[in-house]
Amino acid sequence: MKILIADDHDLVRDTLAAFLGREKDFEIDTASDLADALDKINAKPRYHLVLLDYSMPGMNGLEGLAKAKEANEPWPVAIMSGIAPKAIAQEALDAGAIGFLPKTMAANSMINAIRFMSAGETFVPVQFMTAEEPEETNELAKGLSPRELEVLSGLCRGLANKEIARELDLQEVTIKLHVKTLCRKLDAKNRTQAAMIAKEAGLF
Amino acid sequence: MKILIADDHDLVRDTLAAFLGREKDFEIDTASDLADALDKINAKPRYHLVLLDYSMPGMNGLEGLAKAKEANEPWPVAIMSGIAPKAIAQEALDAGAIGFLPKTMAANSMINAIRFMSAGETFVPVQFMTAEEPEETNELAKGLSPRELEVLSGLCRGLANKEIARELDLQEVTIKLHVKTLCRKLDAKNRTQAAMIAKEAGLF
DNA sequence: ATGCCCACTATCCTTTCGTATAGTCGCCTG
DNA sequence: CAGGCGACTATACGAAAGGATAGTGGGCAT
Repeated sequence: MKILIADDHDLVRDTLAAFLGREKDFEIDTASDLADALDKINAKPRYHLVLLDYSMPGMNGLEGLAKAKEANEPWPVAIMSGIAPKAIAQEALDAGAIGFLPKTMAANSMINAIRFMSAGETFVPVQFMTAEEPEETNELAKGLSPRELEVLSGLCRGLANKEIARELDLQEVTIKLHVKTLCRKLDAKNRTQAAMIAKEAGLF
Repeated sequence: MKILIADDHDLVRDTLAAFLGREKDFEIDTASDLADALDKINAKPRYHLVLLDYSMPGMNGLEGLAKAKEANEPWPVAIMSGIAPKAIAQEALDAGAIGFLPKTMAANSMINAIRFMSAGETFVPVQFMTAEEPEETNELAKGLSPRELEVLSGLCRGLANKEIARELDLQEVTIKLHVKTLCRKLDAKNRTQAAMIAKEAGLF
């Protein structure tokens, strides 16, 4: 079974490759970034499974996943991550990943996970699916109406009131009002501060 | 030679242990957090080398290094890190680490590094010492003058031009000028977007 | 039905922002 | 020494932002 491991941490990649390489039927290739991975994938025989590190040069969030997935059709691509924010796991699956492997998982279960995934089964560690999301809405979002959140999103993109108004099909004055209440609720002095507070809280 | 590897990422720890274990004279123990590591160190025979992950439960920056160092006297302790900000390497050495291993280093050079360190030699990859400290100047900061950075800092705190002017003891018009050039250089449409771009880049 | 909150719209007015143009000073380099 | 460049100041003007006040209409609960 041909497997490609792409991770920019040489240490992790090499030792992981060495570890997996001890399985008789595993044939491991490695890449140090997305471009390298795509080159190897396109070099004719596709891999039965491609493992991509989430934070690796070229990945740019989950953009790289799409590219790798397309290149490796019809075989699957999975995402690995060391920092592993729970939300990313779901996003990765939504974006077409066959699985999500946190680096906190045991090395031996990784072998099983790889066999699962190369057989077309989706794999995500239970703790990533069960432990729900205590913070659906980022604390800050509590107390903000849906409209206000939409406006806040505009603020965070540096849009002018007029632009937000067009986007939401409202009058500019209405946006001003929402901006004002947002500043009050977020304890911000102006739109810029409101945007920074939202960003700080991880919103948007 | 007895070596302890402490890392909370099971996957990394196990594969690394397996990899190093292939060296005939290496005897590897592992721990999943600092408390676990200290327990193992205190279980009588000290290790010839202890490898601690920088971001691991209990470490709390470099505090954990001091504890492990004390426990493992007179043998050395080294720090590993995946995120590896350059400044940390120096700090780790200053705090008494025998070496600093970024996870981006090749697995084979790790073996040599371990032999070095267990022999009492300090080890840090050249790229971490050479490029001395041209700051962490965050890419983005390149091309920005010191003044512009000061103004950008004000923007990121949501200050008005007038407030920034007071803070820097300049005229408001001057701030406006800097804001304009900042917007040009950062490819932002306005102050809010400039602030968000700076924040996104991890500045401030 | 009466209030109340929310989302929205409307005017009016002041402050701040953003842009343009022009000029001074000091430093560095060809 | 001339020219370029970075940092700063000055004046002026239109475009946004921000604040105050007032009003409409839809849901929701006592």
